[in-house]
Amino acid sequence: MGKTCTKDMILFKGAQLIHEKGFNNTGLQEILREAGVPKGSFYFYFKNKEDFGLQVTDWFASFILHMADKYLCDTGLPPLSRLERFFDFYLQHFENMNLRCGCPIGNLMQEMSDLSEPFREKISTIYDKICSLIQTCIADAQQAGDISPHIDAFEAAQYIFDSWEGAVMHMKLAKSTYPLITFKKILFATLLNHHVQPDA
Amino acid sequence: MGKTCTKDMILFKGAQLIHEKGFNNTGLQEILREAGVPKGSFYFYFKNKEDFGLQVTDWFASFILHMADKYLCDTGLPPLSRLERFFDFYLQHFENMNLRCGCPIGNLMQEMSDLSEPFREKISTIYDKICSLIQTCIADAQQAGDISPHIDAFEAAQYIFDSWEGAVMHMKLAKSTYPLITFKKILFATLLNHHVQPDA
DNA sequence: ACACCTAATAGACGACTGGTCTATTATCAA
DNA sequence: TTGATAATAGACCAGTCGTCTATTAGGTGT
Repeated sequence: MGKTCTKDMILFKGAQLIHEKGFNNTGLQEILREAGVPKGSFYFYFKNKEDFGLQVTDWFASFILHMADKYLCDTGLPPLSRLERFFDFYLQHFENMNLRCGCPIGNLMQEMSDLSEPFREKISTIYDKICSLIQTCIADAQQAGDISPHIDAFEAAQYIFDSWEGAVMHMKLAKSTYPLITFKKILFATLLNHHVQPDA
Repeated sequence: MGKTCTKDMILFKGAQLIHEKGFNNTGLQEILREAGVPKGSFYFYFKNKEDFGLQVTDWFASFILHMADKYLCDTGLPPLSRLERFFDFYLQHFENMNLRCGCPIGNLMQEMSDLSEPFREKISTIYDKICSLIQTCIADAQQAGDISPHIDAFEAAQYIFDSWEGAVMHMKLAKSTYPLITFKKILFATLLNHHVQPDA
């Protein structure tokens, strides 16, 4: 099958199942059965299940960071539009998945933060990278005079992404895009509204 | 040991372990060993593991709703102060737990929404109850003229609680109260600031 | 073409945990 | 003592991760 192909197949099917059922709730046996790869091969490519999970996490991160870069760094648009497009892309993405599964990074963060320090560190790094891209958007919007210069771009970015992840979680629960729509509506009417001057 | 006592012991230890490690990642064996109850007894008190999990969820809900009621419905304080005290109580509560585990309802919502419809429905009901208490606070604050009357109290309550849950999740990841502090700071400076007039 | 070495696969196996169920014992009231 | 039910004990098997040995495939050097 070829080295890269087999390993990628395990990672791909693993990512799919872990996204659907969670890391601890997904067995190696099931992943390998779905991937059509014998068990013996797994430990040729991965040290153990945690090592595998960390690589799946990287797999998720590369997708998300690719999309974040595509939308948030699209210099052809004004900064706040970039942010809106980013959220709209994920809104569409979640609808395509029938509002199931949610954000893989959010899921793993909730599940693994207290169970595995390597997981926590890796996810934390990914989280910071996304926040940092959002932060740049905020700062750019301030430069352009679209929003108040009194906002702390670093804090705002964290607040925005945390709130988004919370809304995504609620979306899974309510099986509705309503929480995402409401998030967007209120965020852009308050913190990201140029009339607002938050007193630090 | 007495019927109620044994059952409550299983629920108590089960809640503790599920809060720490998640529902699927916690075995009955471990719960029963910790509770000092033999394995055979479990199926006398519970139909199966899901039935047990749903009762543990009720156990969590009763705690949270009790606290929500205590703080959010404390008519001795102005509505926005009630909300702030509610968040401050949980901030302290999380610090007492060394920033581990987070919100049990948030955890279960993330883990179980797609895995079990009975779980999803129960958690959804609990979530709605909490939002409804927050909604009353918002409406009261509007009545008192503390915040803009243009805000939709129902939407705002969901936005606020979703964002809070997102911040709690980030707290677990970052092992810091920083996300909670930032959440409070920005929320009360924007949406819950009496100067703000969000355009619907 | 042949030997050789490593890359990769195959799958049995161990020790253990998972949830579930039936059979049995303890408890207590009539 | 009898009967009913509260409670326990432990068997059961499918599943868990991880290890290990045996085998095959692919490519290199001569």
